Amino acid sequence: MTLPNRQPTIADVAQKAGVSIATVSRVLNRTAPVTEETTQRVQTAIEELNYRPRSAARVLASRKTYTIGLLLPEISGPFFSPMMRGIEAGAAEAGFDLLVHTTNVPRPEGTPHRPLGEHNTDGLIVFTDSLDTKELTRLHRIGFPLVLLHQPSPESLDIPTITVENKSGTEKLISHLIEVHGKRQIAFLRGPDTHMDSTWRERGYLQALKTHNLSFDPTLMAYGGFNEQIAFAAAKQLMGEGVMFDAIFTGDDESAVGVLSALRQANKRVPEDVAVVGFDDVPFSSYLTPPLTTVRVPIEQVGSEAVHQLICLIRGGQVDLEVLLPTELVIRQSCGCQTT
Amino acid sequence: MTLPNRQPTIADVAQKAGVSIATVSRVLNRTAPVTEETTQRVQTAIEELNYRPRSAARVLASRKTYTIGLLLPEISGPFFSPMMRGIEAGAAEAGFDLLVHTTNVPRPEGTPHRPLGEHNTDGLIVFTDSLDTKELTRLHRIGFPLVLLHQPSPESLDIPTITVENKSGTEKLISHLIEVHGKRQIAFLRGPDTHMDSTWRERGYLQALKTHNLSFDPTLMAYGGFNEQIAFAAAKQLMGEGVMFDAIFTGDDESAVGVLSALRQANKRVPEDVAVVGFDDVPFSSYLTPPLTTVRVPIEQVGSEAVHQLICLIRGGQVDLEVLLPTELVIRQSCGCQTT
DNA sequence: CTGAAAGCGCTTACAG
DNA sequence: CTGAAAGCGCTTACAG
Repeated sequence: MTLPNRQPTIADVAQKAGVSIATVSRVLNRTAPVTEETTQRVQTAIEELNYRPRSAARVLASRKTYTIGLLLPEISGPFFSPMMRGIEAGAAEAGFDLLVHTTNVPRPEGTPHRPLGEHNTDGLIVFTDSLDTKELTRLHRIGFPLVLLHQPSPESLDIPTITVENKSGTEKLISHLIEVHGKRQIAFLRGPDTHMDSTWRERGYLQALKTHNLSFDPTLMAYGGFNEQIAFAAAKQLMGEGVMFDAIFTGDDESAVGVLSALRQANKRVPEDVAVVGFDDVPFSSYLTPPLTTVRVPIEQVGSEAVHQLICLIRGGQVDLEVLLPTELVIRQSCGCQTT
Repeated sequence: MTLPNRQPTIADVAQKAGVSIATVSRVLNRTAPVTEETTQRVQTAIEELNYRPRSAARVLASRKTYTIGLLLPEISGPFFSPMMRGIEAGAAEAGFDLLVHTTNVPRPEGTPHRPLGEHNTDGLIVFTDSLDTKELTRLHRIGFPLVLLHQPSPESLDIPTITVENKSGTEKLISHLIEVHGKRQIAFLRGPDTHMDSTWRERGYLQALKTHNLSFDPTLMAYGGFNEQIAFAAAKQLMGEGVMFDAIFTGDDESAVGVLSALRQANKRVPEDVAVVGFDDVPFSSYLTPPLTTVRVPIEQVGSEAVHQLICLIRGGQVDLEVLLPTELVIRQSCGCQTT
């Protein structure tokens, strides 16, 4: 940016205060003791000149960016806001800036774009499917701080991961259907195969059946893709094929919306004919008709936990390789319970 | 970050390729013609060394950050994701990084935190209430590119603003209630006074009444705060006071959720007894019972438009001082229409 | 088309 | 407690 009147630099401040630039730097960063009086003079000069240290110069000289990067496949879904809030708050609290980058967006050729990495951040939070194994490996090799979200670490890399208790959460959910509502034919809509949340929910589903001595019926399982439209189609197809089910676990809350529509179109009553349960407890779940019974995922906490771990890593500390945040059964009415 | 083996610099690349660092810089930035053969050698060296230019050095030398900043009061609400998506996409497309900063978050004293500004970005997108007039004025004075979102420019500063057609959108909405459904007593829940969206919606409401020769009844207007809880309480109070209304414009969609609950508790049928309409068309609006008639705000487009304007400003161009994005009436069932 | 060199604005040993 | 000076890793006139 070319400004009419050049912005003040540390030299301007030093001159005005009658000290060396080293001293100005010291009062700026509290990095060495400085006389009360000198400090005063410097601070006055800073205010009068409206001086702000250039980040770039600081970063170049100190070799620390005080910036953490967030890499996502895309910004969407009800998950995004709370996760981002947790991350932003955690970063700010520790005095770090936050650089956000979406990977599934087309970049024009030739734009001087440098994705997030060791050249502009001190560490990275990487969401599922937003960075390939090769780059992940390279960064990890050079000792660059990395935290994964809802994604297992690639083989033998030992990158810390934050996830939630998908399996036990699902077990509680399915058990509730079986024990409280006497359901026996519980359909399940899987999510994407690459998605570890989906894998663990499937295991929880199978485990719950087993615990209650119910045999697993493969025809009750279909692909819902954690997606409203796909889940809608899956539910229709299940019914079209004459598969009988008295309950359905839709995989996540977004899919529940699609399933609810499909059921309504087929004139099935929820929960009388079919109980419907989801996972995540996103904001709109309590507004659905009927309000959705689901499992609450502490999304915001996943974000703040990721930041804490990352900053710990940046400061040279050790962290747990896997953090599992607790989930909680949220009973509303779509399972058949009478709550108000 | 202290790395075991130092990261390669431009000098390493130059040496390996047998050229000067100036030449490496040129092939990196396509800033001057370089022989095909030399380019090849340099690129090979870059790949072999896995070289990435340090942003800080680049920024310091070029005096451009290629980063835009987004300043928000807080990350929340159904508005956030789409707006952010628009901004991220727009920034990425133009080769800019995005630095996000939330202002309503407590920062510990003494943390070396430097909010977004001329020292670390090329320009700023400022959302309502996230930067005080003093700083806004200072930045504008030094010629720093700024774009405001849903917020009017402070007196005599002429900072460009992006908003949506709140007034005409509201007029269409209220007119629909009057003309199609014969409503005559239309209550209105105002939003926060500082919020320009609220002000314009109020004007639209008044205008629509006037156009249809309906006199304005002040008892039909209350404060809903663009907030579910407040709107819930406001609707209850209106009914408690015996105010009669056959329709209610809740100010925004979040408030509609609260109003719908209040109406349900009072055993009023929607839309038979009271028609309910909102504004924004956030994702959950179509899932409400009944599905909400509202006005669609192109939230993502607001974000991308803001980026376009800002980048135009950064490049030294001129932009419109006020951009009004079009809104669109979305008819569902809460107004009394029969749609499926 | 290419190179030598100054300069961007800070931090940080090193002295004192 | 304070200063002089080197250095961080690039870009960009200026020459040729």
